[in-house]
Amino acid sequence: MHKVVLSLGTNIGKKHENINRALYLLSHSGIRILKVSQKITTPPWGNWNQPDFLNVVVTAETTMSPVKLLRTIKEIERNMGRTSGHMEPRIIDVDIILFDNLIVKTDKLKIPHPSFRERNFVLKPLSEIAPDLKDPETGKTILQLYRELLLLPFMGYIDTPIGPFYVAEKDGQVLRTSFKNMRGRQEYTPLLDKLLKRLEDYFSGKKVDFTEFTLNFSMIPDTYRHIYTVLMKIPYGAVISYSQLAELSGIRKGAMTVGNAMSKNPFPILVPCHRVIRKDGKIGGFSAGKDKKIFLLKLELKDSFFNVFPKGTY
DNA sequence: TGACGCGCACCAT
DNA sequence: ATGGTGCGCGTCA
Repeated sequence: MHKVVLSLGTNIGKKHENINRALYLLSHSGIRILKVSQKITTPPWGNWNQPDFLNVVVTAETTMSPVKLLRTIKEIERNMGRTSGHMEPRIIDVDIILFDNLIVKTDKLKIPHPSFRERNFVLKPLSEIAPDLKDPETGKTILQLYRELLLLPFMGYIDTPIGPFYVAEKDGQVLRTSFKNMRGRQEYTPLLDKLLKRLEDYFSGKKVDFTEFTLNFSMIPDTYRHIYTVLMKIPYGAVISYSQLAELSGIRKGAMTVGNAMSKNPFPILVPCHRVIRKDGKIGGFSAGKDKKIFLLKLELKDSFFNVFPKGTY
Protein backbone atom coordinates (compact mmCIF):
# COMPACT_ATOMS: atom_id res chain seq x y z
CA MET A 1 0.00 0.00 0.00
CA HIS A 2 1.36 3.42 -0.98
CA LYS A 3 0.57 6.61 0.85
CA VAL A 4 -0.08 9.58 -1.41
CA VAL A 5 -1.03 13.24 -1.16
CA LEU A 6 -3.23 14.74 -3.85
CA SER A 7 -4.22 18.33 -4.45
CA LEU A 8 -7.54 19.12 -6.16
CA GLY A 9 -8.59 22.43 -7.65
CA THR A 10 -11.47 23.81 -9.70
CA ASN A 11 -12.56 27.23 -10.89
CA ILE A 12 -15.49 26.59 -13.21
CA GLY A 13 -19.14 25.91 -12.47
CA LYS A 14 -20.30 24.51 -9.15
CA LYS A 15 -16.92 24.24 -7.51
CA HIS A 16 -17.94 22.35 -4.34
CA GLU A 17 -19.74 19.78 -6.46
CA ASN A 18 -16.75 19.43 -8.78
CA ILE A 19 -14.48 18.67 -5.84
CA ASN A 20 -16.93 16.20 -4.33
CA ARG A 21 -17.45 14.48 -7.66
CA ALA A 22 -13.70 14.14 -8.16
CA LEU A 23 -13.30 12.69 -4.67
CA TYR A 24 -16.09 10.22 -5.38
CA LEU A 25 -14.50 9.14 -8.67
CA LEU A 26 -11.07 8.81 -7.07
CA SER A 27 -12.43 6.67 -4.26
CA HIS A 28 -14.08 4.37 -6.81
CA SER A 29 -10.91 3.98 -8.86
CA GLY A 30 -8.71 2.15 -6.39
CA ILE A 31 -7.73 5.18 -4.34
CA ARG A 32 -8.75 5.03 -0.69
CA ILE A 33 -9.16 8.57 0.64
CA LEU A 34 -7.92 8.83 4.22
CA LYS A 35 -8.27 12.49 5.12
CA VAL A 36 -9.78 15.46 3.32
CA SER A 37 -8.67 18.97 4.23
CA GLN A 38 -10.84 22.04 4.49
CA LYS A 39 -11.73 23.57 1.15
CA ILE A 40 -9.98 26.87 0.59
CA THR A 41 -10.60 29.59 -1.94
CA THR A 42 -7.52 30.86 -3.74
CA PRO A 43 -7.19 33.68 -6.25
CA PRO A 44 -5.75 32.48 -9.57
CA TRP A 45 -2.01 32.65 -10.05
CA GLY A 46 -0.08 32.90 -13.28
CA ASN A 47 -3.02 34.05 -15.34
CA TRP A 48 -5.15 36.21 -13.03
CA ASN A 49 -7.79 36.88 -15.63
CA GLN A 50 -9.97 33.98 -14.43
CA PRO A 51 -12.21 33.02 -11.49
CA ASP A 52 -10.95 32.08 -8.03
CA PHE A 53 -10.06 28.46 -7.39
CA LEU A 54 -11.50 26.14 -4.78
CA ASN A 55 -8.82 23.78 -3.50
CA VAL A 56 -8.56 20.78 -1.20
CA VAL A 57 -5.76 18.45 -0.29
CA VAL A 58 -6.26 14.77 0.56
CA THR A 59 -4.16 11.97 1.93
CA ALA A 60 -4.91 8.59 0.40
CA GLU A 61 -3.76 5.00 -0.03
CA THR A 62 -3.42 3.04 -3.22
CA THR A 63 -1.71 -0.05 -4.60
CA MET A 64 -1.19 1.62 -7.96
CA SER A 65 2.20 2.60 -9.27
CA PRO A 66 2.86 6.33 -9.72
CA VAL A 67 2.38 6.08 -13.48
CA LYS A 68 -0.85 4.10 -13.11
CA LEU A 69 -2.09 6.63 -10.55
CA LEU A 70 -1.31 9.48 -12.94
CA ARG A 71 -3.18 7.72 -15.76
CA THR A 72 -6.18 7.14 -13.49
CA ILE A 73 -6.20 10.79 -12.45
CA LYS A 74 -5.99 12.02 -16.04
CA GLU A 75 -8.87 9.75 -16.97
CA ILE A 76 -11.01 11.16 -14.17
CA GLU A 77 -10.16 14.70 -15.28
CA ARG A 78 -11.21 13.80 -18.82
CA ASN A 79 -14.40 12.13 -17.66
CA MET A 80 -15.34 15.26 -15.76
CA GLY A 81 -14.96 17.30 -18.92
CA ARG A 82 -11.54 18.81 -18.46
CA THR A 83 -10.37 20.23 -21.76
CA SER A 84 -8.44 23.36 -20.96
CA GLY A 85 -4.70 23.29 -20.58
CA HIS A 86 -2.14 24.82 -18.32
CA MET A 87 -2.92 28.17 -16.65
CA GLU A 88 -6.49 28.20 -17.98
CA PRO A 89 -9.78 27.90 -16.14
CA ARG A 90 -10.52 24.24 -15.51
CA ILE A 91 -13.35 22.15 -14.15
CA ILE A 92 -10.98 19.94 -12.21
CA ASP A 93 -7.27 19.64 -11.69
CA VAL A 94 -5.73 16.83 -9.66
CA ASP A 95 -2.01 16.92 -8.85
CA ILE A 96 0.10 14.25 -7.22
CA ILE A 97 1.99 16.07 -4.49
CA LEU A 98 3.71 13.20 -2.65
CA PHE A 99 3.96 9.45 -3.24
CA ASP A 100 5.51 7.59 -0.30
CA ASN A 101 9.09 8.79 -0.08
CA LEU A 102 9.50 8.52 -3.80
CA ILE A 103 11.37 10.99 -5.94
CA VAL A 104 10.39 10.80 -9.62
CA LYS A 105 11.63 13.21 -12.26
CA THR A 106 10.49 12.27 -15.72
CA ASP A 107 8.97 14.45 -18.43
CA LYS A 108 5.47 13.24 -17.74
CA LEU A 109 5.64 12.91 -13.98
CA LYS A 110 7.42 14.81 -11.25
CA ILE A 111 7.09 13.71 -7.63
CA PRO A 112 7.16 15.52 -5.27
CA HIS A 113 5.24 18.17 -7.19
CA PRO A 114 7.96 20.66 -8.20
CA SER A 115 6.29 23.79 -6.82
CA PHE A 116 4.23 22.51 -3.90
CA ARG A 117 6.65 24.13 -1.44
CA GLU A 118 5.72 27.54 -2.86
CA ARG A 119 1.96 27.05 -2.72
CA ASN A 120 -0.16 28.14 0.19
CA PHE A 121 -3.20 26.31 -1.18
CA VAL A 122 -1.28 23.04 -0.81
CA LEU A 123 0.77 23.57 2.33
CA LYS A 124 -1.83 25.30 4.47
CA PRO A 125 -4.52 22.64 4.21
CA LEU A 126 -1.93 19.85 4.20
CA SER A 127 -0.33 21.16 7.39
CA GLU A 128 -3.73 20.67 9.02
CA ILE A 129 -4.25 17.04 8.00
CA ALA A 130 -0.64 15.80 7.79
CA PRO A 131 1.74 18.21 9.52
CA ASP A 132 4.38 15.56 10.25
CA LEU A 133 4.59 14.10 6.78
CA LYS A 134 8.09 14.42 5.34
CA ASP A 135 9.13 15.86 2.02
CA PRO A 136 11.64 13.30 0.68
CA GLU A 137 13.61 15.94 -1.21
CA THR A 138 14.28 18.39 1.62
CA GLY A 139 13.71 16.07 4.58
CA LYS A 140 11.50 18.76 6.11
CA THR A 141 8.03 18.20 7.52
CA ILE A 142 4.97 19.77 5.96
CA LEU A 143 4.59 22.03 8.99
CA GLN A 144 8.18 23.22 8.59
CA LEU A 145 7.63 23.86 4.89
CA TYR A 146 4.44 25.78 5.64
CA ARG A 147 6.20 27.95 8.24
CA GLU A 148 8.98 28.65 5.75
CA LEU A 149 6.44 29.49 3.08
CA LEU A 150 5.01 32.22 5.26
CA LEU A 151 8.45 33.87 5.31
CA LEU A 152 9.04 33.63 1.56
CA PRO A 153 8.59 36.75 -0.56
CA PHE A 154 5.44 36.85 -2.67
CA MET A 155 6.09 36.08 -6.31
CA GLY A 156 4.21 36.35 -9.56
CA TYR A 157 4.87 36.50 -13.27
CA ILE A 158 3.43 37.43 -16.63
CA ASP A 159 4.04 35.91 -20.02
CA THR A 160 5.61 38.43 -22.37
CA PRO A 161 6.63 38.21 -26.03
CA ILE A 162 10.18 37.54 -24.81
CA GLY A 163 9.28 34.91 -22.23
CA PRO A 164 8.00 34.90 -18.67
CA PHE A 165 8.85 37.88 -16.49
CA TYR A 166 8.93 37.40 -12.72
CA VAL A 167 8.37 39.87 -9.90
CA ALA A 168 8.76 39.44 -6.15
CA GLU A 169 7.50 41.52 -3.25
CA LYS A 170 8.53 41.82 0.38
CA ASP A 171 6.91 44.16 2.89
CA GLY A 172 5.22 46.38 0.35
CA GLN A 173 8.37 46.87 -1.71
CA VAL A 174 9.48 45.33 -4.97
CA LEU A 175 12.19 42.89 -3.96
CA ARG A 176 13.31 41.73 -7.42
CA THR A 177 12.29 41.43 -11.01
CA SER A 178 13.77 38.89 -13.38
CA PHE A 179 13.54 37.10 -16.70
CA LYS A 180 14.72 33.99 -14.88
CA ASN A 181 12.55 31.75 -12.76
CA MET A 182 12.39 32.85 -9.13
CA ARG A 183 11.54 31.05 -5.95
CA GLY A 184 8.78 32.58 -3.88
CA ARG A 185 5.31 32.26 -2.51
CA GLN A 186 3.05 31.82 -5.52
CA GLU A 187 0.43 34.34 -4.53
CA TYR A 188 -0.57 37.80 -5.66
CA THR A 189 -0.69 40.81 -3.42
CA PRO A 190 -2.28 44.15 -4.32
CA LEU A 191 1.21 45.43 -5.12
CA LEU A 192 2.13 42.49 -7.37
CA ASP A 193 -1.25 42.72 -9.04
CA LYS A 194 -0.75 46.39 -9.85
CA LEU A 195 2.84 45.89 -10.96
CA LEU A 196 1.98 42.97 -13.23
CA LYS A 197 -0.83 44.97 -14.82
CA ARG A 198 1.54 47.87 -15.47
CA LEU A 199 4.01 45.41 -16.97
CA GLU A 200 1.30 44.00 -19.18
CA ASP A 201 0.63 47.55 -20.43
CA TYR A 202 4.35 48.10 -20.90
CA PHE A 203 4.81 44.97 -22.99
CA SER A 204 1.81 45.86 -25.12
CA GLY A 205 3.70 49.00 -26.15
CA LYS A 206 2.26 51.57 -23.76
CA LYS A 207 4.48 54.19 -22.21
CA VAL A 208 4.54 53.17 -18.58
CA ASP A 209 6.26 54.93 -15.71
CA PHE A 210 7.31 52.54 -12.96
CA THR A 211 8.64 55.15 -10.51
CA GLU A 212 5.54 54.86 -8.32
CA PHE A 213 6.87 51.49 -7.11
CA THR A 214 9.24 51.43 -4.16
CA LEU A 215 12.24 49.22 -4.77
CA ASN A 216 14.02 47.34 -2.02
CA PHE A 217 17.64 48.47 -2.26
CA SER A 218 18.66 47.08 1.13
CA MET A 219 21.19 44.51 -0.07
CA ILE A 220 22.63 46.63 -2.85
CA PRO A 221 26.01 48.38 -2.70
CA ASP A 222 25.82 52.18 -2.35
CA THR A 223 27.46 52.95 -5.67
CA TYR A 224 25.17 50.63 -7.60
CA ARG A 225 22.15 51.96 -5.82
CA HIS A 226 23.17 55.48 -6.72
CA ILE A 227 23.64 54.53 -10.38
CA TYR A 228 20.21 52.84 -10.43
CA THR A 229 18.59 55.93 -8.94
CA VAL A 230 20.13 58.15 -11.60
CA LEU A 231 19.21 55.69 -14.35
CA MET A 232 15.56 55.67 -13.28
CA LYS A 233 15.41 59.34 -14.34
CA ILE A 234 16.20 58.38 -17.95
CA PRO A 235 12.72 58.46 -19.48
CA TYR A 236 10.90 55.93 -21.62
CA GLY A 237 12.17 55.96 -25.19
CA ALA A 238 15.49 57.64 -24.35
CA VAL A 239 18.91 56.01 -24.37
CA ILE A 240 22.20 56.88 -22.66
CA SER A 241 25.70 55.48 -22.93
CA TYR A 242 27.54 53.70 -20.13
CA SER A 243 30.06 56.53 -19.88
CA GLN A 244 27.38 59.25 -19.93
CA LEU A 245 25.54 57.48 -17.13
CA ALA A 246 28.79 57.24 -15.18
CA GLU A 247 29.33 60.96 -15.62
CA LEU A 248 25.73 61.78 -14.64
CA SER A 249 26.28 59.66 -11.52
CA GLY A 250 29.45 61.56 -10.68
CA ILE A 251 31.80 58.62 -11.29
CA ARG A 252 34.74 59.65 -13.48
CA LYS A 253 36.01 57.04 -15.92
CA GLY A 254 33.24 54.88 -14.54
CA ALA A 255 31.84 53.24 -17.66
CA MET A 256 32.99 49.89 -16.40
CA THR A 257 31.47 50.43 -13.00
CA VAL A 258 28.20 51.26 -14.72
CA GLY A 259 28.53 48.10 -16.83
CA ASN A 260 29.02 46.06 -13.69
CA ALA A 261 26.05 47.71 -12.03
CA MET A 262 23.89 46.99 -15.08
CA SER A 263 24.95 43.35 -15.19
CA LYS A 264 23.81 42.97 -11.59
CA ASN A 265 20.61 44.99 -11.93
CA PRO A 266 18.07 43.27 -9.63
CA PHE A 267 15.17 45.17 -11.22
CA PRO A 268 15.24 44.75 -15.00
CA ILE A 269 12.59 46.92 -16.75
CA LEU A 270 11.90 48.94 -13.57
CA VAL A 271 15.51 50.07 -13.45
CA PRO A 272 15.78 50.54 -17.21
CA CYS A 273 19.23 49.12 -17.87
CA HIS A 274 18.10 48.32 -21.41
CA ARG A 275 18.30 52.07 -22.11
CA VAL A 276 22.05 52.03 -21.49
CA ILE A 277 23.95 51.45 -24.72
CA ARG A 278 27.52 51.66 -25.93
CA LYS A 279 29.14 54.95 -26.80
CA ASP A 280 29.97 53.70 -30.32
CA GLY A 281 26.25 53.30 -31.04
CA LYS A 282 26.17 49.56 -30.58
CA ILE A 283 23.61 47.95 -28.30
CA GLY A 284 25.90 46.49 -25.63
CA GLY A 285 25.19 43.52 -23.41
CA PHE A 286 22.15 42.36 -21.49
CA SER A 287 22.12 39.66 -18.80
CA ALA A 288 18.94 38.02 -20.03
CA GLY A 289 20.24 38.04 -23.62
CA LYS A 290 20.89 40.80 -26.12
CA ASP A 291 17.80 39.82 -28.13
CA LYS A 292 15.66 40.88 -25.18
CA LYS A 293 17.41 44.24 -24.97
CA ILE A 294 16.79 44.77 -28.70
CA PHE A 295 13.11 43.88 -28.22
CA LEU A 296 12.74 46.39 -25.36
CA LEU A 297 14.47 49.16 -27.29
CA LYS A 298 12.33 48.52 -30.38
CA LEU A 299 9.27 48.53 -28.14
CA GLU A 300 10.17 51.91 -26.64
CA LEU A 301 11.74 53.60 -29.65
CA LYS A 302 9.28 52.25 -32.23
CA ASP A 303 10.29 53.38 -35.74
CA SER A 304 13.09 55.64 -34.55
CA PHE A 305 14.90 52.51 -33.35
CA PHE A 306 16.29 52.15 -36.86
CA ASN A 307 17.59 55.73 -36.80
CA VAL A 308 19.30 55.23 -33.44
CA PHE A 309 20.62 51.79 -34.42
CA PRO A 310 21.24 51.76 -38.17
CA LYS A 311 21.99 48.54 -40.00
CA GLY A 312 24.99 46.66 -38.72
CA THR A 313 25.12 48.24 -35.28
CA TYR A 314 23.60 45.32 -33.44
C1' DT B 1 40.04 45.34 10.07
C1' DG B 2 42.90 46.12 5.49
C1' DA B 3 45.35 45.02 1.42
C1' DC B 4 45.41 42.48 -2.78
C1' DG B 5 43.87 40.34 -6.93
C1' DC B 6 40.35 39.37 -10.09
C1' DG B 7 36.70 40.12 -13.30
C1' DC B 8 33.56 42.95 -15.67
C1' DA B 9 26.91 44.32 -20.18
C1' DC B 10 33.33 49.82 -21.43
C1' DC B 11 36.30 52.88 -24.10
C1' DA B 12 40.04 55.03 -26.69
C1' DT B 13 43.90 53.86 -29.15
C1' DA C 1 43.70 43.66 -30.16
C1' DT C 2 45.28 45.83 -25.92
C1' DG C 3 45.66 48.06 -21.76
C1' DG C 4 43.61 51.66 -18.47
C1' DT C 5 39.95 52.32 -15.76
C1' DG C 6 36.35 52.05 -10.94
C1' DC C 7 34.08 49.22 -8.18
C1' DG C 8 32.58 45.08 -5.44
C1' DC C 9 33.74 40.85 -3.77
C1' DG C 10 36.33 36.94 -2.16
C1' DT C 11 40.54 35.75 0.07
C1' DC C 12 44.23 36.12 3.26
C1' DA C 13 46.47 37.66 7.29
